[in-house]
Amino acid sequence: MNDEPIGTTSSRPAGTPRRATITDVAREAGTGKTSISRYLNGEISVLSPELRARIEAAIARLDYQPNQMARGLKRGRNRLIGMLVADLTNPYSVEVLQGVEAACHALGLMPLICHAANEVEMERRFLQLLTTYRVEGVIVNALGVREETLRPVGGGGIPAVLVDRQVEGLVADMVGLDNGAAAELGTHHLIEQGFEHIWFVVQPFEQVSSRQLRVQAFDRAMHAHDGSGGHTRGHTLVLNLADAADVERSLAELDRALDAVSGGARDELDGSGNAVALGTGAGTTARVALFAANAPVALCLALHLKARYGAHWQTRVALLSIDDPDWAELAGITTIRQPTYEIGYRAVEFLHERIEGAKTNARDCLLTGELIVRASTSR
Amino acid sequence: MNDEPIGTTSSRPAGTPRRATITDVAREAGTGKTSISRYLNGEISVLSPELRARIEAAIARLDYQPNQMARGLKRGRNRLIGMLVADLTNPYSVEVLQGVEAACHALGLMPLICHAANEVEMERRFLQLLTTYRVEGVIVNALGVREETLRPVGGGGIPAVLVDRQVEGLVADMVGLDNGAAAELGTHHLIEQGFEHIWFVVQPFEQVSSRQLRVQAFDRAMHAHDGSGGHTRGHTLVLNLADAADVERSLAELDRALDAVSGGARDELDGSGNAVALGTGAGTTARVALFAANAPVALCLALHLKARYGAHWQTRVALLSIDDPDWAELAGITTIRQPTYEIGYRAVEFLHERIEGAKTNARDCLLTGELIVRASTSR
DNA sequence: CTGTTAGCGCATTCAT
DNA sequence: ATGAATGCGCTAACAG
Repeated sequence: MNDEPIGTTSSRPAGTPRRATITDVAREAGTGKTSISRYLNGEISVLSPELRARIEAAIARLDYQPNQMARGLKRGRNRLIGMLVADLTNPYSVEVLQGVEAACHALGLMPLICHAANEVEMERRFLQLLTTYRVEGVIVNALGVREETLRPVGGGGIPAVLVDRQVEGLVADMVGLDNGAAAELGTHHLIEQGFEHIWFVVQPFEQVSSRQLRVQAFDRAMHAHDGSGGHTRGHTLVLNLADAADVERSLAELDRALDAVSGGARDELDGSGNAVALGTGAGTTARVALFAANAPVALCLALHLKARYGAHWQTRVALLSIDDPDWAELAGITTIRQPTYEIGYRAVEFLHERIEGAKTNARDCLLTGELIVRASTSR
Repeated sequence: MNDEPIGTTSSRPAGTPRRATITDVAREAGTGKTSISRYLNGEISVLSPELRARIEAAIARLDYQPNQMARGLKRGRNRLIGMLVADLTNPYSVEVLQGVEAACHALGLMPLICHAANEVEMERRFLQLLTTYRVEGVIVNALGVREETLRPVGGGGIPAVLVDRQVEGLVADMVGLDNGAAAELGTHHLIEQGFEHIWFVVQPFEQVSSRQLRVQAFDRAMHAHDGSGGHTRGHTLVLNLADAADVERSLAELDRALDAVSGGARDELDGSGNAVALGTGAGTTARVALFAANAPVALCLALHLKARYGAHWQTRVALLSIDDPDWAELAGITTIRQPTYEIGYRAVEFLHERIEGAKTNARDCLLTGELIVRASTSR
């Protein structure tokens, strides 16, 4: 296996006109490097106004910018943290990122954003790389992998905080959605709306703790409902978005199931053109609902349903999704919005505490989602 | 103004168990640092198999990872490049990013991703920061600002390549969509489809070259059409997405205009439920089309139209957009897809050439968009 | 083949 | 109040 780190270099770049160094500034200002360093670090009260002026002038004249690499090397810390994102294509990630950036800005940290693009190998490389750049900590939205590849972080390694998912065998702070509550919230909503069948659709969840928790909560909620004599039936479908063939198979299975339980066609529309009318056929609630475990799944389902039932697919089946992507409002599907910004923000705060030496036990921060009811599931 | 760079640090982090250095490895292997360095840099053929084995053992035992900061400091280059993104919320950016990442991976570069979040001040800070980290080059998807804030890059500074937009007064390579051809392509499509009115809707374009080019091409195409006796009328609407009040005002204006030209209501639907039926009322083509200059505009328009006309808004007005976000297929709107991945990839290639010392004149790389016709604009 | 030496740019004792 | 010296971790001559 070629483990050559990404950052391996050779000689120096061509043509770039070397930047001014602290030595240049010292010479230009007719003083020693120490004073320049003091000035840079804000110890200005210790400098005579006269010297200070000369330094400022020299810096301006040379357009001097201190070299962070060198500073970091000397001080032993560089204020860099790694932000490892599993999939930037998922709006969830971008939203979390915004919280991360805001918090970093507030705390004087600089996040190195790494995008694993759903590739385990990439994840491994980036972790490696972040380590070699001596980041002070990492925020990891891990792929669903075993602790092994996370070896360098957490525990004995550099501080880490997990986002959205736990990693088996890795003790570290985690912040994410309260998945149990969220799945339950959605399930209850669908039950209350009188759906007769609910399909919980989720990507393979063996590896991903958040997905596991969502399925489990759904099952639990359905069982409780069963126990109390409810008449709504729950089902689970696994959709492996990474495998087109498998997706096709699963969707075909879903189609058959839908055909089996679906009463007559529901193509009639009221003429009002009103959005509220979308999820309903002539005033009656659609009888089957799909509960997508996250936005990518929801999109896949919506696209399939549209292809199968045409533009009016929403009259045949309702759709509810955890995550609230921007197209949800347009499509009129019900969602459970995650407090993404706060998730990112808190993650950085946790990490910062660890970096500063906090020795408390690993903490979990579970934030609650918000149900946003739209036409798809409401009468 | 507080110009304190983000990366300013103070003392060293707490509790972190210092990592092994090259010196440690040398001692552990009972040899000098040079041999370790040689080993790290792949000059293995020069080492006796015996020494080499000892080194490998020592490295493994200490879990040694070379410090990139130090390497960079010594060599004068660190293989870091900056990727400054104006708005990660825009799917376009994420897609370009994927091309950038792939190219970086292929060329042994490490992109530092910086997200300006549409804030000019952020852009300035990040540029500053990237400079202090001595990145070897930057790829800039600039906000629509004057060259001033880009001062440190391009020309005399570090190599830069622009993505999507040109920056006034800044000579640098650029790669992006062939905006003229794209806007023309869309316009001709709409004309051919027999729309009587076309509104080109765009964000404020004075500052952003790509938007400018799109409007101009639209105008040009409409004028040509006028000249040849066509009967389609073109209009332009500016939508300032950054200002909610202004958006509301502009949309109200659009509403009035639509009411004025729109014939009777078009709420009837054929019963087929087929997607193709969406953009058409009883076999006739809708008479007015909106041409969104990019995806954010398209989304804003779609949401507004849905709110105003209800779920069946597409029967009243057609929508075409430059950019092809994932919801476009679901909504059934026609789009012009940009070769985003390639844009990112080429940008890195250009930058790499510059870093390696290419002295050619600034180049423009214009890639062509692909029209994807969907129900919204087709009969 | 291998080790010694001298910095890269900067922050930090420690003198003055 | 200021400067000289030392070394962060590493690479690149330059000797052996």
